[in-house]
Parts: sequence; C-alpha cells; structure tokens
Amino acid sequence: MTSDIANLPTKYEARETENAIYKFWEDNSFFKADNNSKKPPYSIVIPPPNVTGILHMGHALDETLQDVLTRYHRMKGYEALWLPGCDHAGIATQNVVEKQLAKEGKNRHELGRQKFLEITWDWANKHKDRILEQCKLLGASFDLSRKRFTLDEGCSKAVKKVFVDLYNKGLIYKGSYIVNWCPRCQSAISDIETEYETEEGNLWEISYPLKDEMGAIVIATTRPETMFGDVAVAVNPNDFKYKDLIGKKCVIPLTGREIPIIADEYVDKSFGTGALKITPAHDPNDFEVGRRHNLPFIKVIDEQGKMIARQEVHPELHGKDRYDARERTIRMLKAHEVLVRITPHEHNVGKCQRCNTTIEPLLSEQWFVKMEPLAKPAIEAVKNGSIEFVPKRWEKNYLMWMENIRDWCISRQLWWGHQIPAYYHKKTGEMVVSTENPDPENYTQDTDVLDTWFSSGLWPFSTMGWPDTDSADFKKFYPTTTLVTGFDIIFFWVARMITMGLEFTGKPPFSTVYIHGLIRDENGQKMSKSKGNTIDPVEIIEKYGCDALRFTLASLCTYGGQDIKLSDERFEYGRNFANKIWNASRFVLMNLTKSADELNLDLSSLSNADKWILNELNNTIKLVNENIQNYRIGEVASILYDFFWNSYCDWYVELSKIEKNEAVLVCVLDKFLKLLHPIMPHITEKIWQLIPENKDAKAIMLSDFPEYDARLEFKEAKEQIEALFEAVRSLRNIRSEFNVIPGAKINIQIVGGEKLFKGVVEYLKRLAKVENIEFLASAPSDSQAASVVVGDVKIIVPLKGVINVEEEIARQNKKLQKLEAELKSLEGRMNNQKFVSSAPADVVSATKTRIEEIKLAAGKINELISNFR
RNA sequence: GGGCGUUUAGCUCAGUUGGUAGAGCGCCUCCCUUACAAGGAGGAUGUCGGGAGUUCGAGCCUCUCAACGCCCACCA
Repeated sequence: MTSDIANLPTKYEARETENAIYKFWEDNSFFKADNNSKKPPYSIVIPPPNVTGILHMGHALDETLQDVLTRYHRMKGYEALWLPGCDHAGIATQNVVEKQLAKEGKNRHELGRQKFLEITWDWANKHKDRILEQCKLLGASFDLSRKRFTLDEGCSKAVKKVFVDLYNKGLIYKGSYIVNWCPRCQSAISDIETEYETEEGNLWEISYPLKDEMGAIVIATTRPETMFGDVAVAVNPNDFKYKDLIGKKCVIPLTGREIPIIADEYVDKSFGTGALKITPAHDPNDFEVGRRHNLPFIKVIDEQGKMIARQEVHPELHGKDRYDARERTIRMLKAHEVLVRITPHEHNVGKCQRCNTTIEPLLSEQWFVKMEPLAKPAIEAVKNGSIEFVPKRWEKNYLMWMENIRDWCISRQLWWGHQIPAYYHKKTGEMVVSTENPDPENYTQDTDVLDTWFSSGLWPFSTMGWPDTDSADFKKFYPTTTLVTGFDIIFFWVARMITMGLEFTGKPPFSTVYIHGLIRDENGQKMSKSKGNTIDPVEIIEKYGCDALRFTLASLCTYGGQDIKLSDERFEYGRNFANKIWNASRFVLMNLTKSADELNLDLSSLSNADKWILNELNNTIKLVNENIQNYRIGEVASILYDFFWNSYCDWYVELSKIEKNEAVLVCVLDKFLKLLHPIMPHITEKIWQLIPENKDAKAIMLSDFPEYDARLEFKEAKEQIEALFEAVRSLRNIRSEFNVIPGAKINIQIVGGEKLFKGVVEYLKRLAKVENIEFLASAPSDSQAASVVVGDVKIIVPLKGVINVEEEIARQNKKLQKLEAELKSLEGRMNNQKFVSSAPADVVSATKTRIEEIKLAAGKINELISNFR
C-alpha cells in the first residue's frame, strides 16, 4: 500500500483521476435518491439548460453550486436529490432547425407541421443529452435516472392540466391586444422577452390641416409610416394652446382621411409639440388611449413588417417594408410641405431577445394569463418568509416586479412546443378548452404553442410526478429545498415557478432561492460567442481539472452575489491547491508506519502540537458548517484553503517531521477531505480511499460530514504552539535580515522563557536551524546580538561579527515605535471616560490586556536596546 | 423617471452584528531544506472614491457629491 503511494506522481493528474472517480460513483449508482428513505429530504431541481445549449461558464458555476449543496446535505444525512433535465427552448430550437432546413433550401411551411416536428424531435433527441453529459465533466452528482425534458409526456400532461384549470378558473383568456411581435420569429413574444436598446432616430413634426378651417395641428412622431393607421390626434386637456381645437377634426396628410382631435391626460404638454397622433394598432400606449375613447383600430403593418395594402394606406406604400415605407412617407410629406421640422431624437426601441430583430407592436389575437390574482399569494410567500432570497436584496427586485405585474402573453406562433389545448369546431368555430380533443372528427386544435417558460414554470412539481400527487417522488421531494440560479431569470422563471407552485400545489416550490452573480470576462463584459470572449469550461477542465475549476469558481462566490470576472489564469488557483493537497497527502500516507487499526485517535496522549491542529481543525469544522448553511460558499473555500495550506501543511506536517502522531496526522487529513469534498469531490474521493482506515468504507461522498466536537478545544496548547510559531518566524526573520547563510546553524539564548519553550526545544531547533539553546534567568549585557521578544520572553541571537550594532538598534527601534504608536492610541482610548463607561466590557478588558502586553514587550525591547549601550 | 449594485495594496477581489485592514496574483531578497518550484522562508505596499454627520470609536451606520455598471418603466 505505502509503496503504491510513494510511486504516485508528484504532479497531480487531475483528468485521469476525475474520470475514474466519476465512473466509480456512477457505476455504484451513488447519485440515485431513494423516495422510500427515512432520511429527511433535500432536493434541488436543475434550472433546465436549453436543449440547444452547450455548456458555458454560467452553467459551470450554477451546477457547481448545486452540486456543493447536494453533496453537503447528502453527507449531512439527508436523502439528497438533484434532479437533472433539459428545456425544449421553443424559439431557440425552432430557429436552429429552421436554419438547418434553410441550408437545404427548405422551409417548415413546405414540410408541414407534422414533418417539421418529426425533424425537430430527431434533432432534440440527438442533442438532449449533450449538455447533461457535459455536466458530468463538472462532477455533477445529479440523479440521471430521473432525467426530465419539458416536452416529455409527464411535463406535457402537467402543462395541459394547468392550462385547462387556469382557463376554467378564468385566469387564462384569449383576446385581441397589442403584443410584441417579432417579424423574424413570426411570433408574439412576452414583455420580458423584449429588450430595449437606445437608438439614434428623429422626431418628425408633421402638420395635420384642420378640417373646414384655416390652420393645422402639428404632431410629433418617431414613426411617420404609422400615420396611415392614425385614428385621432390627442392633446392634453389642460393645454391652453390646443384648448379650442378639442372636438374638432383634422385631416391626415397624403390620404386626406378625417380624424378627431381628442383630449387625454396621457399626453405630455411639454414633449414635442404637445400633440400626439394616436395609432392604436401599432403602439401600446395609443392602444390604451384608443380603448378609452372607443376609437377604431386600423392595422397598417402586417406580421412581416410590411405595409398592408388597404385603402387607408397610400397606394405607393402597399407591400413595402416598414423602413422603406418610412423613407417614402417622409419624401412625400416633404413634397407636400407638411413636414415642419426634423429633430434628432434618441429613443428606445424594443428588440427580440432571441434574434435582436426590432419588434413591431401589433394588434393580434393571443392567449394571456391574468397575473394579478396569481401574483398575490406569490408576493405574500416572499413577504412572510416562506420563500427566502439569498442575498436578500433580490426580494425587493422580485416584489417590485410582482406588484406591478402585467398579464402574460403565453401564445407563440411556433410549432415546437406545447400546442395549446383549445379545440375549435370546424363548422361553428365553437371553442372547447380541454386536455383532450373532444372529437377529432369535427374539432381542430389551436395552432399556437405555449411560451417555453410556461412549462418551465411547472418544473419543480411536473418533474416530481405531478399531477399525480400520490407519486412517491412528489410526496418525498416536493417542495424542493433550494433553487440555485442567476438573477437574470428571476422574472422569467423563478417568479413563474412560485406563482404556479402555489396555485397548483398550495405550497411554495422551494424555501430558498440562492441567487449567484453572472460570469463575465476579465473586462467585466458579458461572455458571448459573438464577442469571442468566452472561456470554455470544458477546455478549462482539460487544462486544469474539474476540481480546480470548481474550487476557483466557488472561491469567487461572494456573500453579496457579485458578478464574477474570469480569466484563464484564475484557475491556476484551484489547480495549485489540488496539487498541494495531492502532495501533502502523498507525503503523509507514504510515510505511515502504523496499520489501520493502530491509527485510532487517542485523546489522552496528545502533544501540544497535536492539540493545536485538532483545535484548528475543530474550529474549521464549525466555520465550514456555519458558512455553507448560510450560502457563503466563497468563505468556505477560503477557510479550507487557509486551514490546509497554512495550518496543516506549513506547520503541522512540518512539525510531524520532527515528532509525529500518525493518528492525528491521518485523522486531520481525513476530516479535511470530508470538509472539502462538496467543492472538490474527485481528489478528495481519490485520496480518502487511499487512507488505510477507509479501505472497507464505500466512498467519501457517502460518509458523514464532520461536526464540531467540544472535546477538541485546547486553548492552552494553542497559546503555547503559537508562541513557538512566533519565535520561529522571528528567528527566521533575523536570519534573513542579517543574511545568515541558509544552511548555517545559530545559537540562541532564551531569557525567562523556560516554561513556554522548554517543551518545544526540538521544534525550535529544527524549524529555525538552531544549534544550542541556553535558558537564562536574565539577559547578558553588551552582547553583540540580534533579539526578539515573544510575549514576555526575550530570545537573543548572538551574532558576533555579523551584527551591526547600529542596524540592530534601528531595527529594534522600529518595532518599538510601532508598539508605542499602538499603545498611545489604546491609552488614549482608556483615558476617555466615555469609552470606559459605554464600550462593552469585553472590549475594555481586551484593550487593557493589550496595553499590558505592549508595555511588557516594549519594556523588554528597551532592555535589549540598553544592553547595547 | 424609479430601483439596485460597485468604488479597499500595482492587478482581481474578500472583509456577518461598528473595536483602527486581509487573500490570490504580481513585486523584492534568499532557498532544489528527506511531499509539493503548480513549492519553501523572509519582505515591501493601502489618508478603505470625495465631503459632512452619528458615535468613546466608522471600510462597515446616516446624509450628500462624483464615477462606472445593471435592472425596471417606455414621453410620441
């Protein structure tokens, strides 16, 4: 055994280990959750990645955090389920398949719905597993036996039931409204799928002549081509400029159609000319005005973004694209001398989130979910704490959106998705909303499909067997525990899951929403393929290892959930740590002399060094548990890094080279590996299995997570060992500053420190390269020596011929000055009556203690200095 | 227009109830010391964005100003 370990490479081969370890877990079905278990449940559902997607850094972060939580709770004794799956991604997938068809010179309309769906299903089936396979490279301990797809049978059943129930409750309705229409996707999209971009445009002022009298009213618009759909000109009722015109009529230039001049509070007197043309079929605000005033809706732009050939539209524009039509309209207006003024104007233009095409607000028949009644309990659940956001600030964001919620347009004019379960009688047109077609002979199904987010909104329960509420998974694992995601989909996804979960299961779908930051490039830019600034997690894994990737990402997760700026080199941090763990473990394990059953920890025979490291370990255990439970994953990473590197390797392993307690050495390593396992699962599994005591155990991932143990608090030993470290550091500093040859030994005199240092003489000798130690009661005078004060102990290093007296005095003075500055400030504090009376007692006493310490040390330094004189 | 975030060492960032600052990288000096050069030892570096206030005491709380970033709203 030990010889095997000695033969292990000094450079940790991450990929080799990781592949083997992952296979080991998978082959043993360790990720499979048991819905029959007596253990308390802990469950997470994955934010289903798009079926079109390939793994990016955002996923890597998201999945890492979910895996950390899952593994932690599994070790803590929970029945842990992390449920994986994919989203059918309506528009994204259809776009991909259509592009592919276009290459072959085909389009979906030629193929027909049936054939197109077959092709798309083939494509989806081929790609569905790709991203989850990639997640395996991340070490994901999700339960693939429960893998789901938003378009699978179970999810589809849930979707139909939810739709029909909401319809029957009057919470889904169909109607003609202004929607965001994407002329490229050929579909309506929801408000939150519309992103606004600032564009340089113009404000065109156009003169609309009054009817039957002299004069005109000048309106301002950014979209002159929509003038053919105007049904009124509106002014503010309190605008004295236009007071006399209200109720009169004016004439649309170029076509001569007469429209009324109306008054509406919506109009801003100070903007443009204060007169606004009303085009209810092509502007959401005008739509509202139109409804208020019972105006007709005249649609002049079609679903392709082209001008409709109808009598209201000037014949020259029939069939012209909206932008071409704008140019032509302007030319005609100029020719007719009704274009009064053109002012450059910056304004926001809505773009399709998927394809960045400028959306066209369009009057169209769509399905909507009435959100307000659904939002109410969803607001309440967050306000009363049944659902908690981490960090807390996102609650405000969520609440503000929910409190101003607008109805959700859920129909999409696509083919890929859940077809809306509404059926129309072929002859009468009568509509039936039902999970099944009432009579396929005579009824045809609505051709629209549902917004992708409609099905992902059901994800936490549709994946658990719902609507079968007796299903074992639903009973055991719903509601889920934690939801982990980025803030960018709080509205799209989190809010919808909460509303739907509460409405259909009566329970919040999860109790905590853990929101992490977004991954950005080193300049803080969003990573995107088009910018070419992406870092591919698969490449990073190949280069640095999966555990290195995970550890680096985890360490960058701050409590505030800040965005994470990444560059390739940052992963060296995790890789170096993995390598350090590897080598320290190798060293410890290959030098074991005892057999497994001799390695039991005996608390009655511990040296101070042993007590010190156990004390540090115990403290680390406490901090790790606390921090992980508070979602402070970055803190956990740095606590473990610090403990292992600085306490265990730099000190305890070094001490063990002088005198070792193999049981402690191994016990601490074993516990540390468990603490780290959730973040770095592979290397910890690998090494843990090399520990002789664990040879019959199954796996670290199934072991118990370490718990704080009051028996391992050793305050005195800690003080003594830390004094040793302080002395060693000081002696090394002296060696370095006085250029003592690295290999040369020094002699030292310790004054008044027998009690503190007698027991650690060997350590002192080895760690500071000391030949002889002489314990003295008082310091010898006028020695040519460098010295240091540790607590109330003086350590003197005679350096005849090496020492420059002036330099040493200067060195000591510098230390003295530092102490005196601190002393002055502390004494100032103590002399302040208000501080003494109002500061907490422990702060006051700590200040007193510190003052005594400083005085003591300063006194010793002064003695040292006077020895030179 | 409303909301949120950021501003701390040369760089990237930590810093949980207020008790006078930390890490990694980089930098300087030295070292292949019986695990690790992806390493070891030692070292330098900060009026914590500006200003005001509360407090015995402020990187942290309040106000204000500035710069940058994000989200929501969408005045044509």
